[in-house]
Amino acid sequence: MDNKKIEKISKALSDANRIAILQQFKKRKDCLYCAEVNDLLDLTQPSVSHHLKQLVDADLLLSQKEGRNLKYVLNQQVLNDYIACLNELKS
Amino acid sequence: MDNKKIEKISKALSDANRIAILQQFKKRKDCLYCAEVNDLLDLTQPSVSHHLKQLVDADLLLSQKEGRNLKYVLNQQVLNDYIACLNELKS
DNA sequence: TTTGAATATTTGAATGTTTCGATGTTTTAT
DNA sequence: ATAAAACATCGAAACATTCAAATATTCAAA
Repeated sequence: MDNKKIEKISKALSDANRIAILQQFKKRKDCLYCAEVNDLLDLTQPSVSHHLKQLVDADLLLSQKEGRNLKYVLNQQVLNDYIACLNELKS
Repeated sequence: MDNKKIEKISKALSDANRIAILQQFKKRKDCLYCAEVNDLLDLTQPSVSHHLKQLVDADLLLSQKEGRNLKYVLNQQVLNDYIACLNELKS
């Protein structure tokens, strides 16, 4: 994982709303529907859509269409890689 | 570690220059002098100072005066706590 | 105690991010 | 077909970040 990627993931993580989104995955068997995220945050639908996009663009979330719904899944692999890079910083 | 803190640390990490700074600590026995960082990055001195401040404000770096020099030390504890929070996201 | 080296702060311009309202697209149900 | 639901995109306002130039501070040495 190169520094550009680390920067991108860090940027995706640098917002309290997006952290809150990620934390929900633990509570909901690793998958979340877009509508659930809308209920979760006190933001308009376009704003939530924007935050989800940031997380998807950083590959922290994977999205999957299910009819007219959108299902998000946490990308554990990318999270693991990111954590590994941070661990590398330690001597 | 609360979400505001995670946000702040993530923000500190969301810049390629700052990631490059942190990576240098591994190569230089965990401490870096301000002047070394200036040599390292292709930025003016005030910009480097600004980036270092972001890292210190996020508690990722600890600073210590040594005469008129400033020594920065990686704060392993905060890095560990941050990594622990990220690990918590995984189910 | 003045000088100079090392670092910090301020300022302002350019750029990026967050948010919302309005509108568009896709899909399901009637 | 039409309407409604779910989500995305656009446009603009508000706010934050980045960077460099200028200036200030702090400290050691002369």
